Amino acid sequence: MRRDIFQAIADPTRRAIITLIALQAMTPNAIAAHFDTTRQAVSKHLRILTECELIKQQNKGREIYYQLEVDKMKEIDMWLEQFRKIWEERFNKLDKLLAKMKKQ
Amino acid sequence: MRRDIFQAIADPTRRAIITLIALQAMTPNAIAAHFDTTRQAVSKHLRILTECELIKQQNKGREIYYQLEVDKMKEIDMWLEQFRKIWEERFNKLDKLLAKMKKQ
DNA sequence: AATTTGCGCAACCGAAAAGTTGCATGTATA
DNA sequence: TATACATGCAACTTTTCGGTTGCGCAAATT
Repeated sequence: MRRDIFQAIADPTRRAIITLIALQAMTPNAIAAHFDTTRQAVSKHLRILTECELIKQQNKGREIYYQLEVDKMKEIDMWLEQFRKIWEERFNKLDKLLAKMKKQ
Repeated sequence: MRRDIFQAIADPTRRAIITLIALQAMTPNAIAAHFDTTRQAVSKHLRILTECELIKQQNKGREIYYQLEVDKMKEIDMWLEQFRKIWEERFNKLDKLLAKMKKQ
């Protein structure tokens, strides 16, 4: 199975899960309560997110708490870096142009 | 068809296309030359990228130049914002802890 | 005018993904 | 110990995706 972060965040439900557990770890049941799908469907999403290490589990008795691995999100940020350079460059050009226009 | 930016960048070929045309606009044929797939396959990717406004076309005779809409990439950046807050917060905590340890 | 070239579009196909149903397992609780 | 609960896992189904093939059209080239 080809699984990378980009494929993981492609699904809207998975993005919602990520946002949901970003602030505090939650159990599958608690997470599933926030969605219209079944617990198993959510469980499957959790497995995919775990596979690409975007989240990790912490067992507590018979409950399993899933929490976000925030650092992994940086990989997306790193990919964006190349484009950030471009749009910042454009902004600077515009900035200079505006300054020039002001001078005249 | 459910098409959003996250779904668009999920495919590795599409990500490669985005990077490829980031610096300069290119025609479908030129883009396809960089990959192992057929022109039509690339054309399909271009259509998807166009649909969610990540790229735009510019006709020049019978050639069509595709160029990146860098600004659209900011939407991904905006989504990441919420997590950036979290990881910066953590960094600050670690930073303070290290400063405290240094003091002692 | 005939041919080549660049391109999009539609139909089809196999593989993968997302969801559902039905279990099995281990842990609390009565 | 028997029962209820939390969860994972596997099989199956439907939908979606990525790719190929084949076509048509308009712009260049001869």
